[in-house]
Amino acid sequence: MVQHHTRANPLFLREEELRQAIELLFYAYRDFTGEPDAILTKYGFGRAHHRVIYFVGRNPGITVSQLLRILKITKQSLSRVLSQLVREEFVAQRTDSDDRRRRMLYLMPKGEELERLLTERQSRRIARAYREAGAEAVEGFRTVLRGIINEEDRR
Amino acid sequence: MVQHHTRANPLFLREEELRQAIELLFYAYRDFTGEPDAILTKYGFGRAHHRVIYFVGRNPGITVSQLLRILKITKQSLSRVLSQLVREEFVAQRTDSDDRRRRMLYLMPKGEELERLLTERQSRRIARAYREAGAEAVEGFRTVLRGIINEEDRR
DNA sequence: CATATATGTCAACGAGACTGACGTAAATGC
DNA sequence: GCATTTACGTCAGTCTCGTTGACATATATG
Repeated sequence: MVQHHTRANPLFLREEELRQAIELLFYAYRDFTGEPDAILTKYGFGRAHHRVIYFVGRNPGITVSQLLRILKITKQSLSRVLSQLVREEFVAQRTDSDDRRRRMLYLMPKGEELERLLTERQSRRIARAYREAGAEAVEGFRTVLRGIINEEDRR
Repeated sequence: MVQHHTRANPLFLREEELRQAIELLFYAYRDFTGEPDAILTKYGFGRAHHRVIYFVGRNPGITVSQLLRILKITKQSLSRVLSQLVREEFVAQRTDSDDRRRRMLYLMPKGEELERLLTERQSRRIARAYREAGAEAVEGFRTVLRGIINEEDRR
């Protein structure tokens, strides 16, 4: 590997920099999910329920297979969580009239309320970080995060 | 979702912006952990093992309680994973001579090798994203991520 | 009409989180 | 010196949420 810089030990610096990124991601995600997790426990739900509620709220009418592609979990894993949310009236299913095999998903009032509660907490955390960091940093944050995502999912 | 004009409703823009951040974090973390997870499976390990190996490698001589504070899991959860790693000679324990209650943790050769393998993958992903985004964006990325972490852990 | 697609379900399994209780060894404070 | 605290480990039980593989049904499509 060709090294362009000629400082004392650029490889060390580079590795250190990358390790810091790894750790920042770990800590940030840990705390980012910590708050919602605590709320979900009171409802008898877990993080998987949160993800479903979030993405259904964000994409009303999303189908099961679209949701699977986002979450990258198996049909069976989703099924357990989703049918519980439907049974407890957080999520509604409606057959797509264009393709009657498809079930379109929507939040019901209880689901909307919980979604709001959870997203509020996470938004507050992000908003605080954005405010403190400034607009330019926010742009950098978004650019790097997008670069970390697999190319096929960056749309 | 239809995008309404935002001049009349700046709050909508703000919410949209924050939701994008929430989703970026979700996708980035999903893909960031996806690769290592696949490797770990071949060893019969999971993400929990990865975290232990990573932080022990990063902090040689770290004690069990320090590790618990980083991971924010219970002693029992760690115990299962850690004792497996010790049994299979990925991690070594040594009693601290200053305080003989403490067990200091170190990677053994097998652990170092696995750590290198996993960190390499994640580093490569980060490095690519950093390279594409540029130095300024990297600074913003780090600043915002630090802001997302609970204050007491930002050190 | 044959095949492919979208969804759901059953059964079994494993990882990894949790609580609560208990035990031991060692350090520390009064 | 003794009581308390700290560090660590473990037992037993529970729960979420991921996995695979097989199978069923309805619907769309070539």
